Amino acid sequence: MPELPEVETIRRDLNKELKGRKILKLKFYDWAKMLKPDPETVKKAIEGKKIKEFDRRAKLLLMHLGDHGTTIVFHLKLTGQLLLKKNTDPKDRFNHVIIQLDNGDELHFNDLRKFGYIKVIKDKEELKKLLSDFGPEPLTKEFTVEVFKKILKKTSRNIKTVIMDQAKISGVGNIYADEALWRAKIHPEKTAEKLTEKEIQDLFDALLFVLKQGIEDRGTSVDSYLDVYADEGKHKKNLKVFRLDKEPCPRCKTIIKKIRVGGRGTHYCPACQVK
DNA sequence: CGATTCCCCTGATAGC
DNA sequence: TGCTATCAGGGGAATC
Repeated sequence: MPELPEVETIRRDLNKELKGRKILKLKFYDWAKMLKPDPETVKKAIEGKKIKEFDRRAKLLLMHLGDHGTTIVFHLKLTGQLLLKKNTDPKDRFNHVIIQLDNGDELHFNDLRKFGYIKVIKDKEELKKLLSDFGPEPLTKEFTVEVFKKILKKTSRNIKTVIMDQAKISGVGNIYADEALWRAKIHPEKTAEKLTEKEIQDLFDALLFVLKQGIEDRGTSVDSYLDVYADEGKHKKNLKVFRLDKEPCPRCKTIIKKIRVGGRGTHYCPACQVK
């Protein structure tokens, strides 16, 4: 499932590959619902336009167009893929949208479960409003341990739900939340406001560590994540608990447990991670 | 405000 | 073999 490190990997590669290219045509096949507000608006907004730059906010990939203000937002949700292809390549089984570029390259949006979407943001004002709903970006200087502490101190929700709440912190999903909590030795159901000073600092450090390592590894390929070259990310080998229930904890050898927290499958070590 | 549930989807897996 | 039930999950909406 594409989270901050996966979307960031895609953003960097697309900037390298497609910046400055002109979009010729958008083709869609079997799933008009993924084009918002509707397919005609998306076609009209992007056909004939130049790609200015790819940006990222939380798990959103933003494609700024060179026409003073239009931005196309991509959300990959659970199983979305953005793949770079040639116009001679066949489309994949779960392909729904193809964006054709002026050099024969194509950007294919595939999505097995059809939760992902492509959305037109018509101007800077609308973009600003959309982005204002998100909490701080964890890998920027605005995200300090003091900022993190303030977020945690005013909620009685469990810590895992809080760090996955996009309105509180941007970009952390199920994989990196479980991994950061394991690294910081904090139980996922611990009440956020009850974290000690040390736990706050440890979790802050752990979040930055796992997100940075995730980017260095070009993402985690569980489920169907692939980068734009259709290659798997290498972070799976660095996972300590995620989807490793019934395996021994890499730190203490206790068997990893799986529970549900906030409706999400949650993996943790019952010995290392205490409430 | 928070907690819970439903919904959107479909491949994989388990049980019969 | 093939059917059916269950599960996975980001995030938005509805309800209490």
